[in-house]
Amino acid sequence: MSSEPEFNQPQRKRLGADERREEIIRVTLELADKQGVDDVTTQDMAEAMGVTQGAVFRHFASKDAIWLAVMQWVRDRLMAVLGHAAAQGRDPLDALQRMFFAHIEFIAGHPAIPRVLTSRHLHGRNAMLRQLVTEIMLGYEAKIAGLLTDAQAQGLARADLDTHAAATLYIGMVQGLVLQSSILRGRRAIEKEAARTFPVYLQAIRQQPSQESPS
Amino acid sequence: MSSEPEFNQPQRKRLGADERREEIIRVTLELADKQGVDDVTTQDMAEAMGVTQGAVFRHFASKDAIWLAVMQWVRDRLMAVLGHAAAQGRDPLDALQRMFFAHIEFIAGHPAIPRVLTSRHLHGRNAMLRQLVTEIMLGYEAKIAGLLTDAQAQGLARADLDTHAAATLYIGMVQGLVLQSSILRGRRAIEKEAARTFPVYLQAIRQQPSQESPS
DNA sequence: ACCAAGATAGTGATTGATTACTACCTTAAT
DNA sequence: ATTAAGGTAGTAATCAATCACTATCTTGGT
Repeated sequence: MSSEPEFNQPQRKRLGADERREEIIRVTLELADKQGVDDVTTQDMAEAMGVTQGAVFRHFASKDAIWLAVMQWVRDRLMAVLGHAAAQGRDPLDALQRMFFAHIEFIAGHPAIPRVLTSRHLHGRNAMLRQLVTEIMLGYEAKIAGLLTDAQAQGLARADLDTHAAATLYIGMVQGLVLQSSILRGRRAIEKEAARTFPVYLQAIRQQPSQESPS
Repeated sequence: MSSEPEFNQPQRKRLGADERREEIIRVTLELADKQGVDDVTTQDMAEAMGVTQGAVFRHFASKDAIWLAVMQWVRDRLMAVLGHAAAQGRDPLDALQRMFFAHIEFIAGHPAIPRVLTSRHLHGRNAMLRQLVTEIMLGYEAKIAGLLTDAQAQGLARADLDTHAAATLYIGMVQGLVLQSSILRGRRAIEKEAARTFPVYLQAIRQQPSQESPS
């Protein structure tokens, strides 16, 4: 998409502090996808924005502060996307499906996110980062398990389903798809793989149409 | 487990070249688990073995060569473990289950492996590393898909199962469990989570006992 | 059996490159 | 004119890699 640093706003420099902060977060995620989370230097960020490295530190006190801001941005955006998708569901399983594809689409647009969240280099050092990641993970799993429990109550999911384990499998499904698209770069389109994989997952969840067919 | 470098062989230094190479691979994986793949320095390796940093480069031409050796070690060991587990299976689904738990156990003993294989910092630069990882992934997926196809032929798995998608879900399941045990360090035992999650996966695979009961 | 000669493994110091971060100066926009 | 955003030019630390040298082991000729 771009071999040269940035030509989006050729002349325009001197952004407001808020806009510059947002752009730093944006290019950080972009670079993290291109070259790996731990190889993003403040110099890289500056070049990608067309400013000098020193300018970065006018807006963030430290590099860790940048990563913290990135994670907070991810948390806020992800939760908003998932919440919006789930709200449109007609029933718990429909909501689950919408969340899944919304999540895949979101990550397809920001492929570095899983790596940022799982980078030991980040949450291995800074306690605040670690807590933020844990919060996101547990919150997400609870949301899935909750939907599954609702589905059980409505007779849509197996009564004997281990909802916690099923939530683990759900998150693994997302993670596995991300992994594939990351390692087999471009060779497979994550959205198509996702569309094939979700029905398999549903088989594990859904109440089977048994002898008695209702309605 | 150890606050001081190493006391296994207190006086013994001067290992043979082969032994030293193996030890470098060993401590590299250990350190990658402790501090993250990209934060393992050659100095760290040397300290963990009780030698000086320069000694490391007598046995490997570069740091990339060390990671290549680590990945080859992982490939060889993993394939051996999986092959052995699968060979004991009485039928394809039994083999699948044995492979799953063997994989989980292997990774529980070497928690850094998934991170090594998925580190962009590694396979983003070196073409040989990237190819090795791709080879491992595709080979693994083909193995799973093959077992599932066999299971279909024997009437153990759904006839309409998308075996490729099911293999993706399988790998995701492993990945998700690793992710959880990595982020929620110690808070959950990966083996117990695995034992709960696999049955859910099986539900998606297994031929359902329909109206007609065979035998 | 001996031991000199070569081979091998490890040391310690250093290199150049890269890193996050800082102090001070300049300029554009209101 | 003020001031916030960006530029310039550093610093100290860390990194992989190199190199001259030393310690230890192995071996072949006598």
